[in-house]
Amino acid sequence: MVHFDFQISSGDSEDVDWSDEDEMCSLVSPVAYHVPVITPPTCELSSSGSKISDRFLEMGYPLKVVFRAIEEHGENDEEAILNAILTYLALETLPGEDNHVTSDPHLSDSASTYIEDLSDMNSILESQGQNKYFETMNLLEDMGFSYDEAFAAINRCGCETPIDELVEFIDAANMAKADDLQGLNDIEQLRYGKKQKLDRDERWTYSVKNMQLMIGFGVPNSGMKTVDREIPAAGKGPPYFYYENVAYTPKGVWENMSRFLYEIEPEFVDSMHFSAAARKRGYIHNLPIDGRFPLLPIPPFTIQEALPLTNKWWPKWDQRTKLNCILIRHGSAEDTKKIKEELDKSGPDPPEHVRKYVLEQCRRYNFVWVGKNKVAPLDPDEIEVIMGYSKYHTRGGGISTTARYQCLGNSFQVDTVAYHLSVLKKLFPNGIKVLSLFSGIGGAEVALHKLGIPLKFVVSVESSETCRNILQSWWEQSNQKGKLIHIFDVRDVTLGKLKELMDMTEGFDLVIGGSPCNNLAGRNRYTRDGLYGDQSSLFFDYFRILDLVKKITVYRAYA
DNA sequence: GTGATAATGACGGCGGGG
DNA sequence: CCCCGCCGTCATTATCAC
Repeated sequence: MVHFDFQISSGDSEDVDWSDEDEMCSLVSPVAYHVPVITPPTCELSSSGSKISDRFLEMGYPLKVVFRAIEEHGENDEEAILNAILTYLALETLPGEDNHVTSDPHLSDSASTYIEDLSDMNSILESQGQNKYFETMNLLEDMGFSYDEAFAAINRCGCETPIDELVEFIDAANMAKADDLQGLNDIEQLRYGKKQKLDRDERWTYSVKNMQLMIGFGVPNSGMKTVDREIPAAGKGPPYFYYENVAYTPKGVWENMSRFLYEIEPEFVDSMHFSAAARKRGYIHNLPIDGRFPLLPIPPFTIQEALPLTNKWWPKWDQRTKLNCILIRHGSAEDTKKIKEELDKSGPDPPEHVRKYVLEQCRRYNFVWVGKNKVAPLDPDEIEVIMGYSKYHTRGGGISTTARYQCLGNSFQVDTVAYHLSVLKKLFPNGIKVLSLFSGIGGAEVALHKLGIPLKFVVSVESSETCRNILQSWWEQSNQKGKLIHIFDVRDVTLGKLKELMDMTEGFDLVIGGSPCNNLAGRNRYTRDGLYGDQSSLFFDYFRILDLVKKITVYRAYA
């Protein structure tokens, strides 16, 4: 979204000289218009705007192979990149994984669909003669202004406004912004103020600290002064977006995701600050952070408060007050049996080695005490409440117990997400239109609903029938006034489909979702392949769809 | 009895933090 | 250095639907 790259698409445009970007950028002509690109957005901090990925994508190479090759070899050595791509394709694998790339129709389709989408966008813009807006955008960007500065100026003043006046407007806005930044302390300057002057490592210094504390840009009662941050221009809404995934990934994954999601700094938050269970997650979003408030009532913060019946049987030497992360599987009956046998054998005061064994098992499987020397895994009902859903949210309607554990373990902690989304309440008092990707059991929807934000429109993309049924029945039971639309597959969410949907909804206010963590999660012993793994590479569909929504939003504003 | 689905047992390693 | 914790996957067995 950062760059609307300049490209002439009339008949004789095939021989455009791509090697000289600066020359190209100056070639603003009345017939020119811009083509959106899929490259990771580059902001002021990046050394160069990468368009090389587009070239390889246009040649038809699969999306994840292209990105992987560029990641391995940098953006400058074109020959090395091409060799790498050809090598990966010949081997049919990427380094560090053994899945077949060329036999994976999804990503290939995704890339080619995207390219088709771009051509489609070209013809839309061309046929409807919306060139004036892009001309002006071009001109302002060529003058060195960011996309967002140009967007704001044109939005406010209109695209027929003389350039001089637009420039004046931008300068005035920037002066006001600079004034606002006075008086911040060092850490806040690092986070919000002078960020754009710092290099990448320095920028991520705060995230490292963020990762350690796991309180993100603040949690309730943390005593942190909340000041609104400065989001890189390309990342700003509309629409707002909110992306989630596991905090602890193989190295470099969050940096990579942040690079795609407009260089926005992730916030890492442990849901232990919102509930009785730990849940370390990272969130990349462009929401304001000033004025957040928690859902009420505040849920129980300890195991003992959340599950009071366990108190009677809880031994003093088990000092846990917080549960570990809720996972998709529960501990086995066999393990709880062994624990009981060991404790029965050792009497009322078990020796150190027995305590250690029992505690280790309890921590590993999140067991709680339900009788004399008896531990048990959490029930699905209990998990529902701890995760912030109402009891029985996932129960019944043909859903097996195993499936309940599975989809609950994959879901948002509602109180945590609601805290981040709470700033939307005053922005959308009359309701919100949501594109919900990888919706699962509807954590985002439940959070917004609990915040009292009316759901005017929800387009939910979710591949699991079980999860779609759960969301649908919640929708029907929770007195919704709006409309819920289900889509099964992110691959079906093309430019054409999005245009159709956004004509119906008159745009989306929020694009929200967490893409699959299978290949990132620490629990995975077999296929922790990273962001390019079979499931986790669906991240690129999140980015693709978000980026298309941003482009269509701009287009609609000037259509 | 048979195929489908559900439940269960067995299975290391990486990265962060002290 | 050691410690802890992690939105999991695969193979097998048990149970279910017919």
